[in-house]
Amino acid sequence: MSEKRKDNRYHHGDLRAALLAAGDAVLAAEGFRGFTLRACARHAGVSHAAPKHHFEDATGFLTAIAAGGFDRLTARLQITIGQAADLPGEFEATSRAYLGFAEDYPEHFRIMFRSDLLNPDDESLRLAASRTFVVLTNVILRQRGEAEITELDNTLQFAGVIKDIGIGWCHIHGLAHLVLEQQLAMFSEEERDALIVSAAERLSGLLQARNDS
Amino acid sequence: MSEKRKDNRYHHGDLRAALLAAGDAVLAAEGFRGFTLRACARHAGVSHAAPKHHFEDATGFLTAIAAGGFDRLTARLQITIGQAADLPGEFEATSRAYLGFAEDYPEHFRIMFRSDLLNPDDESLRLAASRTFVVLTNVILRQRGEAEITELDNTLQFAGVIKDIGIGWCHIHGLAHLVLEQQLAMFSEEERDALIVSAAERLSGLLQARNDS
DNA sequence: TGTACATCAGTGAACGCGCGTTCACTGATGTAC
DNA sequence: TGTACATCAGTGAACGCGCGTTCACTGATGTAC
Repeated sequence: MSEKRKDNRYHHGDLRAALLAAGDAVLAAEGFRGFTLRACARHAGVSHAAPKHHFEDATGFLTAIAAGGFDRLTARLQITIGQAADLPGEFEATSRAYLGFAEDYPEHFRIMFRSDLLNPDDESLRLAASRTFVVLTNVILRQRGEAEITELDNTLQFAGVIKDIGIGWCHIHGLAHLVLEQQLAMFSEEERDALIVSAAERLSGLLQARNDS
Repeated sequence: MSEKRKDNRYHHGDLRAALLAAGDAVLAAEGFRGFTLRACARHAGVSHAAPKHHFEDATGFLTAIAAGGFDRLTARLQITIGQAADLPGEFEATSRAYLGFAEDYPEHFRIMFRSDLLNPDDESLRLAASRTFVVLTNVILRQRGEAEITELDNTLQFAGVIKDIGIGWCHIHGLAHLVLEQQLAMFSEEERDALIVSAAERLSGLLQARNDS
Protein backbone atom coordinates (compact mmCIF):
# COMPACT_ATOMS: atom_id res chain seq x y z
CA MET A 1 0.00 0.00 0.00
CA SER A 2 2.82 2.36 0.76
CA GLU A 3 4.28 1.19 -2.54
CA LYS A 4 1.08 1.96 -4.21
CA ARG A 5 0.92 5.40 -2.62
CA LYS A 6 4.46 6.05 -3.71
CA ASP A 7 3.61 5.22 -7.30
CA ASN A 8 0.65 7.48 -7.25
CA ARG A 9 1.90 10.63 -8.91
CA TYR A 10 -1.47 12.11 -9.44
CA HIS A 11 -3.12 12.08 -6.07
CA HIS A 12 -0.72 13.35 -3.52
CA GLY A 13 -2.05 11.73 -0.39
CA ASP A 14 -1.65 14.59 2.03
CA LEU A 15 -1.17 17.71 0.02
CA ARG A 16 -2.52 19.95 2.75
CA ALA A 17 0.27 18.98 5.11
CA ALA A 18 2.80 19.12 2.28
CA LEU A 19 1.69 22.63 1.38
CA LEU A 20 2.01 23.80 4.98
CA ALA A 21 5.53 22.37 5.09
CA ALA A 22 6.26 24.08 1.78
CA GLY A 23 4.91 27.31 3.22
CA ASP A 24 7.29 27.04 6.15
CA ALA A 25 10.17 26.41 3.78
CA VAL A 26 9.26 29.30 1.50
CA LEU A 27 9.00 31.65 4.47
CA ALA A 28 12.40 30.57 5.71
CA ALA A 29 14.02 30.86 2.29
CA GLU A 30 12.28 33.84 0.71
CA GLY A 31 10.56 35.64 3.55
CA PHE A 32 7.05 36.94 3.48
CA ARG A 33 7.57 38.87 0.28
CA GLY A 34 8.19 35.67 -1.61
CA PHE A 35 5.36 33.87 0.08
CA THR A 36 2.65 33.29 -2.52
CA LEU A 37 0.30 30.45 -3.27
CA ARG A 38 2.19 29.79 -6.47
CA ALA A 39 5.55 29.69 -4.73
CA CYS A 40 4.29 27.24 -2.14
CA ALA A 41 2.70 25.03 -4.79
CA ARG A 42 5.95 25.13 -6.73
CA HIS A 43 7.89 24.13 -3.64
CA ALA A 44 5.51 21.26 -2.99
CA GLY A 45 5.99 20.12 -6.59
CA VAL A 46 2.38 20.54 -7.49
CA SER A 47 0.48 22.65 -9.98
CA HIS A 48 -0.30 26.15 -8.82
CA ALA A 49 -4.04 25.63 -8.92
CA ALA A 50 -3.89 22.69 -6.52
CA PRO A 51 -3.90 24.69 -3.24
CA LYS A 52 -7.41 25.86 -4.01
CA HIS A 53 -8.69 22.42 -3.07
CA HIS A 54 -7.26 22.75 0.45
CA PHE A 55 -7.31 26.43 1.28
CA GLU A 56 -9.98 28.93 0.49
CA ASP A 57 -7.46 31.58 -0.51
CA ALA A 58 -4.15 33.11 0.43
CA THR A 59 -5.57 34.41 3.71
CA GLY A 60 -6.80 30.96 4.66
CA PHE A 61 -3.41 29.48 3.88
CA LEU A 62 -1.64 32.14 5.89
CA THR A 63 -4.02 31.60 8.78
CA ALA A 64 -3.15 27.90 8.83
CA ILE A 65 0.56 28.77 8.78
CA ALA A 66 0.04 31.13 11.72
CA ALA A 67 -1.85 28.47 13.68
CA GLY A 68 1.08 26.12 13.09
CA GLY A 69 3.39 28.82 14.39
CA PHE A 70 1.44 29.10 17.63
CA ASP A 71 1.57 25.33 18.04
CA ARG A 72 5.32 25.37 17.55
CA LEU A 73 5.71 28.20 20.04
CA THR A 74 3.53 26.39 22.57
CA ALA A 75 5.61 23.22 22.31
CA ARG A 76 8.83 25.14 22.67
CA LEU A 77 7.59 27.01 25.70
CA GLN A 78 6.43 23.81 27.38
CA ILE A 79 9.73 22.05 26.82
CA THR A 80 11.91 24.96 27.93
CA ILE A 81 9.79 25.80 30.95
CA GLY A 82 9.83 22.15 31.98
CA GLN A 83 13.62 22.30 32.07
CA ALA A 84 13.75 25.31 34.38
CA ALA A 85 15.57 24.65 37.64
CA ASP A 86 13.19 26.52 39.91
CA LEU A 87 10.20 28.80 39.97
CA PRO A 88 12.05 32.08 39.41
CA GLY A 89 13.95 30.36 36.63
CA GLU A 90 10.72 29.69 34.79
CA PHE A 91 10.35 33.33 33.91
CA GLU A 92 13.74 33.53 32.31
CA ALA A 93 13.11 30.22 30.56
CA THR A 94 9.87 31.60 29.17
CA SER A 95 11.60 34.72 27.93
CA ARG A 96 14.32 32.72 26.27
CA ALA A 97 11.95 30.28 24.64
CA TYR A 98 9.76 33.09 23.31
CA LEU A 99 12.78 35.01 22.08
CA GLY A 100 14.34 31.90 20.60
CA PHE A 101 11.18 31.19 18.66
CA ALA A 102 11.10 34.73 17.30
CA GLU A 103 14.72 34.46 16.22
CA ASP A 104 14.37 31.00 14.67
CA TYR A 105 11.09 31.71 12.92
CA PRO A 106 11.02 35.46 12.37
CA GLU A 107 8.54 35.33 9.50
CA HIS A 108 6.18 33.07 11.39
CA PHE A 109 6.40 35.37 14.38
CA ARG A 110 5.55 38.37 12.24
CA ILE A 111 2.63 36.65 10.58
CA MET A 112 1.22 35.28 13.85
CA PHE A 113 0.98 38.84 15.09
CA ARG A 114 -0.48 40.43 12.00
CA SER A 115 -4.19 40.41 12.67
CA ASP A 116 -4.83 42.25 9.41
CA LEU A 117 -3.51 39.36 7.34
CA LEU A 118 -5.32 36.52 9.08
CA ASN A 119 -8.85 35.24 9.22
CA PRO A 120 -10.02 36.21 12.73
CA ASP A 121 -12.91 33.73 12.64
CA ASP A 122 -10.72 30.71 12.04
CA GLU A 123 -11.31 28.28 14.87
CA SER A 124 -8.02 26.41 14.66
CA LEU A 125 -6.05 29.65 14.81
CA ARG A 126 -8.10 30.82 17.75
CA LEU A 127 -7.50 27.55 19.57
CA ALA A 128 -3.78 27.45 18.81
CA ALA A 129 -3.33 31.00 20.09
CA SER A 130 -5.30 30.27 23.23
CA ARG A 131 -3.17 27.21 23.95
CA THR A 132 -0.10 29.43 23.87
CA PHE A 133 -1.86 31.88 26.12
CA VAL A 134 -2.71 29.14 28.62
CA VAL A 135 0.94 28.13 28.89
CA LEU A 136 1.99 31.73 29.51
CA THR A 137 -0.80 32.28 32.02
CA ASN A 138 0.24 29.19 33.94
CA VAL A 139 3.75 30.56 34.34
CA ILE A 140 2.20 33.55 36.08
CA LEU A 141 -0.16 31.41 38.14
CA ARG A 142 2.70 29.24 39.37
CA GLN A 143 4.69 32.32 40.31
CA ARG A 144 1.72 33.37 42.40
CA GLY A 145 1.28 29.90 43.88
CA GLU A 146 -2.17 29.51 42.39
CA ALA A 147 -3.89 26.65 40.62
CA GLU A 148 -3.15 26.29 36.91
CA ILE A 149 -5.71 26.34 34.15
CA THR A 150 -6.07 23.85 31.31
CA GLU A 151 -8.02 25.94 28.88
CA LEU A 152 -9.47 29.35 28.37
CA ASP A 153 -13.13 29.53 29.16
CA ASN A 154 -15.56 32.09 30.39
CA THR A 155 -15.60 30.80 33.94
CA LEU A 156 -12.03 31.89 34.48
CA GLN A 157 -11.93 35.22 36.19
CA PHE A 158 -8.94 37.20 35.05
CA ALA A 159 -9.54 40.14 37.32
CA GLY A 160 -7.01 39.01 39.90
CA VAL A 161 -4.28 37.91 37.55
CA ILE A 162 -4.62 40.19 34.60
CA LYS A 163 -2.14 42.77 35.80
CA ASP A 164 0.49 40.11 36.21
CA ILE A 165 -0.26 38.70 32.80
CA GLY A 166 0.18 42.22 31.54
CA ILE A 167 3.48 42.54 33.31
CA GLY A 168 4.65 39.14 32.23
CA TRP A 169 3.44 38.58 28.71
CA CYS A 170 3.76 42.18 27.55
CA HIS A 171 7.32 42.25 28.79
CA ILE A 172 8.28 39.00 27.12
CA HIS A 173 6.49 39.79 23.90
CA GLY A 174 7.82 43.33 23.72
CA LEU A 175 11.35 42.13 24.29
CA ALA A 176 11.07 39.49 21.61
CA HIS A 177 9.51 41.86 19.12
CA LEU A 178 12.02 44.65 19.70
CA VAL A 179 14.96 42.26 19.43
CA LEU A 180 13.55 40.69 16.28
CA GLU A 181 13.04 44.07 14.66
CA GLN A 182 16.51 45.24 15.61
CA GLN A 183 15.34 48.08 17.82
CA LEU A 184 17.79 47.16 20.56
CA ALA A 185 20.79 47.39 18.27
CA MET A 186 22.31 50.13 20.40
CA PHE A 187 22.99 47.52 23.06
CA SER A 188 25.72 44.93 22.99
CA GLU A 189 24.83 41.28 23.06
CA GLU A 190 25.94 41.10 26.69
CA GLU A 191 23.68 43.99 27.57
CA ARG A 192 20.74 42.36 25.85
CA ASP A 193 21.40 39.18 27.75
CA ALA A 194 21.62 41.07 31.03
CA LEU A 195 18.30 42.62 30.10
CA ILE A 196 16.68 39.22 29.83
CA VAL A 197 18.18 37.78 33.00
CA SER A 198 17.80 40.64 35.39
CA ALA A 199 14.44 41.79 34.14
CA ALA A 200 13.21 38.22 34.53
CA GLU A 201 14.58 38.03 38.05
CA ARG A 202 13.01 41.26 39.11
CA LEU A 203 9.68 40.54 37.49
CA SER A 204 9.64 37.11 39.04
CA GLY A 205 10.20 38.70 42.44
CA LEU A 206 7.45 41.19 41.72
CA LEU A 207 5.02 38.46 40.80
CA GLN A 208 5.78 36.43 43.88
CA ALA A 209 5.20 39.42 46.13
CA ARG A 210 1.80 39.85 47.63
CA ASN A 211 -0.72 40.83 45.00
CA ASP A 212 -2.12 44.22 45.87
CA SER A 213 -5.52 45.19 44.57
CA MET B 1 5.03 84.29 -6.59
CA SER B 2 2.59 82.10 -4.77
CA GLU B 3 0.24 82.84 -7.66
CA LYS B 4 2.85 81.76 -10.07
CA ARG B 5 3.53 78.57 -8.12
CA LYS B 6 -0.16 77.85 -8.06
CA ASP B 7 -0.36 78.14 -11.83
CA ASN B 8 2.54 75.83 -12.34
CA ARG B 9 0.94 72.53 -13.14
CA TYR B 10 4.08 70.90 -14.38
CA HIS B 11 6.58 71.36 -11.62
CA HIS B 12 4.98 70.50 -8.34
CA GLY B 13 7.07 72.52 -5.94
CA ASP B 14 7.40 70.06 -3.10
CA LEU B 15 6.45 66.69 -4.46
CA ARG B 16 8.52 64.83 -1.91
CA ALA B 17 6.43 66.16 0.97
CA ALA B 18 3.24 65.68 -1.04
CA LEU B 19 4.16 62.06 -1.70
CA LEU B 20 4.83 61.42 1.97
CA ALA B 21 1.44 62.89 2.82
CA ALA B 22 -0.11 60.77 0.09
CA GLY B 23 1.64 57.74 1.56
CA ASP B 24 0.13 58.43 4.95
CA ALA B 25 -3.30 58.79 3.37
CA VAL B 26 -2.97 55.60 1.34
CA LEU B 27 -1.88 53.68 4.44
CA ALA B 28 -4.85 54.97 6.38
CA ALA B 29 -7.31 54.24 3.59
CA GLU B 30 -6.00 51.05 2.03
CA GLY B 31 -3.54 49.62 4.52
CA PHE B 32 -0.15 48.27 3.69
CA ARG B 33 -1.45 45.91 1.03
CA GLY B 34 -2.63 48.85 -1.04
CA PHE B 35 0.50 50.82 -0.43
CA THR B 36 2.42 51.00 -3.71
CA LEU B 37 4.42 53.66 -5.43
CA ARG B 38 1.76 53.90 -8.08
CA ALA B 39 -1.05 54.30 -5.55
CA CYS B 40 0.82 57.06 -3.75
CA ALA B 41 1.61 58.85 -7.00
CA ARG B 42 -2.05 58.54 -7.98
CA HIS B 43 -3.13 59.97 -4.64
CA ALA B 44 -0.72 62.88 -5.06
CA GLY B 45 -2.17 63.53 -8.52
CA VAL B 46 1.08 62.92 -10.27
CA SER B 47 2.30 60.45 -12.87
CA HIS B 48 3.43 57.12 -11.49
CA ALA B 49 7.00 57.58 -12.66
CA ALA B 50 7.43 60.81 -10.74
CA PRO B 51 8.35 59.30 -7.33
CA LYS B 52 11.56 57.97 -8.85
CA HIS B 53 12.98 61.48 -8.76
CA HIS B 54 12.55 61.67 -4.98
CA PHE B 55 12.90 58.13 -3.69
CA GLU B 56 15.31 55.50 -4.81
CA ASP B 57 12.69 52.79 -4.74
CA ALA B 58 9.76 51.46 -2.75
CA THR B 59 12.02 50.58 0.18
CA GLY B 60 13.39 54.11 0.29
CA PHE B 61 9.89 55.52 0.25
CA LEU B 62 8.76 53.20 3.01
CA THR B 63 11.82 54.10 5.05
CA ALA B 64 10.91 57.77 4.83
CA ILE B 65 7.35 56.97 5.89
CA ALA B 66 8.68 55.01 8.88
CA ALA B 67 10.95 57.89 9.89
CA GLY B 68 7.94 60.18 9.79
CA GLY B 69 6.11 57.71 12.02
CA PHE B 70 8.86 57.84 14.62
CA ASP B 71 8.77 61.63 14.54
CA ARG B 72 5.04 61.59 15.08
CA LEU B 73 5.38 59.13 17.95
CA THR B 74 8.12 61.22 19.54
CA ALA B 75 5.99 64.35 19.42
CA ARG B 76 3.02 62.56 20.88
CA LEU B 77 5.08 61.08 23.70
CA GLN B 78 6.57 64.46 24.56
CA ILE B 79 3.21 66.18 24.69
CA THR B 80 1.47 63.48 26.71
CA ILE B 81 4.34 63.01 29.14
CA GLY B 82 4.50 66.76 29.65
CA GLN B 83 0.88 66.69 30.76
CA ALA B 84 1.43 64.01 33.41
CA ALA B 85 0.55 65.14 36.92
CA ASP B 86 3.49 63.56 38.69
CA LEU B 87 6.44 61.24 38.26
CA PRO B 88 4.57 57.95 38.65
CA GLY B 89 1.94 59.33 36.28
CA GLU B 90 4.55 59.68 33.57
CA PHE B 91 4.74 55.95 33.12
CA GLU B 92 1.03 55.62 32.53
CA ALA B 93 1.12 58.65 30.25
CA THR B 94 3.89 57.03 28.23
CA SER B 95 1.95 53.79 27.91
CA ARG B 96 -1.16 55.62 26.82
CA ALA B 97 0.65 57.78 24.29
CA TYR B 98 2.45 54.79 22.81
CA LEU B 99 -0.74 52.77 22.71
CA GLY B 100 -2.69 55.68 21.30
CA PHE B 101 -0.19 56.08 18.51
CA ALA B 102 -0.41 52.38 17.65
CA GLU B 103 -4.19 52.57 17.55
CA ASP B 104 -4.33 55.78 15.52
CA TYR B 105 -1.61 54.80 13.05
CA PRO B 106 -1.62 51.00 13.02
CA GLU B 107 -0.02 50.70 9.61
CA HIS B 108 2.72 53.16 10.47
CA PHE B 109 3.35 51.29 13.70
CA ARG B 110 3.65 48.00 11.83
CA ILE B 111 5.99 49.45 9.23
CA MET B 112 8.19 51.21 11.77
CA PHE B 113 8.83 47.85 13.39
CA ARG B 114 9.46 45.85 10.26
CA SER B 115 13.20 45.87 9.91
CA ASP B 116 12.98 43.60 6.88
CA LEU B 117 11.08 46.22 4.87
CA LEU B 118 13.25 49.22 5.65
CA ASN B 119 16.66 50.45 4.68
CA PRO B 120 18.74 49.95 7.83
CA ASP B 121 21.45 52.34 6.63
CA ASP B 122 19.12 55.29 6.24
CA GLU B 123 20.39 58.07 8.45
CA SER B 124 17.13 59.94 8.88
CA LEU B 125 15.33 56.79 10.00
CA ARG B 126 18.13 55.99 12.42
CA LEU B 127 17.97 59.49 13.87
CA ALA B 128 14.18 59.54 14.12
CA ALA B 129 14.15 56.20 15.94
CA SER B 130 16.89 57.31 18.30
CA ARG B 131 14.96 60.47 19.17
CA THR B 132 12.02 58.31 20.22
CA PHE B 133 14.37 56.15 22.22
CA VAL B 134 15.81 59.18 24.01
CA VAL B 135 12.35 60.28 25.10
CA LEU B 136 11.57 56.82 26.46
CA THR B 137 14.93 56.54 28.19
CA ASN B 138 14.40 59.88 29.88
CA VAL B 139 11.15 58.63 31.38
CA ILE B 140 13.16 55.87 33.03
CA LEU B 141 15.96 58.23 34.09
CA ARG B 142 13.50 60.59 35.74
CA GLN B 143 11.89 57.69 37.60
CA ARG B 144 15.33 56.88 38.93
CA GLY B 145 16.09 60.49 39.75
CA GLU B 146 19.02 60.63 37.35
CA ALA B 147 20.13 63.20 34.80
CA GLU B 148 18.41 63.06 31.44
CA ILE B 149 20.12 62.63 28.11
CA THR B 150 19.67 64.71 24.98
CA GLU B 151 20.93 62.28 22.40
CA LEU B 152 22.26 58.80 21.98
CA ASP B 153 26.00 58.64 21.78
CA ASN B 154 28.71 56.21 22.62
CA THR B 155 29.73 57.93 25.83
CA LEU B 156 26.45 57.02 27.45
CA GLN B 157 26.88 53.94 29.57
CA PHE B 158 23.71 51.91 29.56
CA ALA B 159 24.93 49.27 31.97
CA GLY B 160 23.19 50.81 34.94
CA VAL B 161 19.92 51.63 33.30
CA ILE B 162 19.47 48.96 30.69
CA LYS B 163 17.45 46.63 32.86
CA ASP B 164 14.99 49.37 33.60
CA ILE B 165 14.77 50.30 29.97
CA GLY B 166 14.06 46.67 29.32
CA ILE B 167 11.35 46.62 31.94
CA GLY B 168 9.88 49.88 30.77
CA TRP B 169 10.09 49.94 27.02
CA CYS B 170 9.54 46.23 26.48
CA HIS B 171 6.45 46.39 28.61
CA ILE B 172 5.02 49.40 26.85
CA HIS B 173 5.89 48.17 23.42
CA GLY B 174 4.63 44.66 24.07
CA LEU B 175 1.37 45.98 25.40
CA ALA B 176 0.85 48.25 22.41
CA HIS B 177 1.75 45.53 19.93
CA LEU B 178 -0.47 42.90 21.54
CA VAL B 179 -3.41 45.28 21.74
CA LEU B 180 -2.94 46.39 18.16
CA GLU B 181 -2.81 42.81 16.91
CA GLN B 182 -5.87 41.85 18.92
CA GLN B 183 -4.11 39.32 21.10
CA LEU B 184 -5.76 40.64 24.24
CA ALA B 185 -9.25 40.15 22.91
CA MET B 186 -10.08 37.73 25.71
CA PHE B 187 -10.07 40.68 28.07
CA SER B 188 -12.77 43.29 28.37
CA GLU B 189 -11.97 46.90 27.70
CA GLU B 190 -12.07 47.58 31.45
CA GLU B 191 -9.60 44.79 32.07
CA ARG B 192 -7.26 46.12 29.44
CA ASP B 193 -7.45 49.54 30.98
CA ALA B 194 -6.74 48.12 34.43
CA LEU B 195 -3.77 46.40 32.89
CA ILE B 196 -2.35 49.71 31.72
CA VAL B 197 -2.97 51.57 34.94
CA SER B 198 -1.90 49.06 37.52
CA ALA B 199 1.03 47.68 35.59
CA ALA B 200 2.25 51.24 35.13
CA GLU B 201 1.86 51.93 38.84
CA ARG B 202 3.74 48.85 39.88
CA LEU B 203 6.50 49.28 37.33
CA SER B 204 6.89 52.89 38.34
CA GLY B 205 7.30 51.78 41.96
CA LEU B 206 9.80 49.17 40.89
CA LEU B 207 11.85 51.70 38.96
CA GLN B 208 11.92 54.14 41.83
CA ALA B 209 13.15 51.47 44.23
CA ARG B 210 16.87 51.19 44.78
CA ASN B 211 18.59 49.85 41.71
CA ASP B 212 20.23 46.53 42.56
CA SER B 213 23.20 45.41 40.53
C1' DT C 1 -16.38 -10.47 -6.84
C1' DG C 2 -17.22 -7.37 -10.49
C1' DT C 3 -18.99 -3.36 -12.59
C1' DA C 4 -20.90 1.28 -13.03
C1' DC C 5 -20.77 5.65 -11.55
C1' DA C 6 -20.14 9.71 -8.58
C1' DT C 7 -16.84 12.25 -6.33
C1' DC C 8 -12.48 13.85 -5.19
C1' DA C 9 -7.89 15.90 -6.16
C1' DG C 10 -4.74 17.51 -9.27
C1' DT C 11 -3.40 19.37 -14.29
C1' DG C 12 -2.11 22.89 -17.42
C1' DA C 13 -3.52 26.54 -20.42
C1' DA C 14 -5.49 30.95 -20.41
C1' DC C 15 -7.25 35.31 -18.43
C1' DG C 16 -6.81 39.99 -16.69
C1' DC C 17 -4.54 42.74 -13.31
C1' DG C 18 -1.44 46.01 -11.17
C1' DC C 19 3.01 46.32 -10.28
C1' DG C 20 7.97 48.46 -10.82
C1' DT C 21 10.92 50.00 -14.30
C1' DT C 22 12.53 52.07 -18.49
C1' DC C 23 12.53 55.43 -22.03
C1' DA C 24 12.28 59.37 -25.01
C1' DC C 25 10.07 63.46 -24.29
C1' DT C 26 9.01 68.22 -22.58
C1' DG C 27 7.99 72.08 -19.74
C1' DA C 28 10.08 74.97 -16.13
C1' DT C 29 13.96 76.76 -13.72
C1' DG C 30 18.52 78.43 -12.83
C1' DT C 31 22.88 80.22 -14.35
C1' DA C 32 26.73 82.09 -17.24
C1' DC C 33 27.96 85.74 -19.79
C1' DT D 1 18.71 93.28 -19.29
C1' DG D 2 18.65 89.71 -22.57
C1' DT D 3 19.92 85.40 -24.41
C1' DA D 4 21.75 80.69 -24.65
C1' DC D 5 22.09 76.61 -22.54
C1' DA D 6 22.32 73.02 -18.91
C1' DT D 7 19.76 70.89 -15.51
C1' DC D 8 15.88 69.57 -13.03
C1' DA D 9 11.25 67.52 -12.43
C1' DG D 10 7.44 65.57 -14.35
C1' DT D 11 4.83 63.02 -18.48
C1' DG D 12 2.85 59.13 -20.64
C1' DA D 13 3.47 55.09 -23.37
C1' DA D 14 5.50 50.70 -23.28
C1' DC D 15 7.81 46.62 -21.26
C1' DG D 16 7.95 42.23 -18.86
C1' DC D 17 6.73 40.00 -14.64
C1' DG D 18 4.35 37.09 -11.34
C1' DC D 19 0.31 37.01 -9.26
C1' DG D 20 -4.60 34.91 -8.16
C1' DT D 21 -8.36 32.98 -10.49
C1' DT D 22 -10.99 30.38 -13.78
C1' DC D 23 -11.87 26.56 -16.68
C1' DA D 24 -12.40 22.23 -19.02
C1' DC D 25 -10.00 18.26 -18.32
C1' DT D 26 -8.43 13.74 -16.29
C1' DG D 27 -6.58 10.30 -13.30
C1' DA D 28 -7.57 7.98 -8.88
C1' DT D 29 -10.62 6.61 -5.29
C1' DG D 30 -14.74 5.18 -2.96
C1' DT D 31 -19.29 3.27 -2.98
C1' DA D 32 -23.74 1.08 -4.43
C1' DC D 33 -25.56 -2.91 -6.00
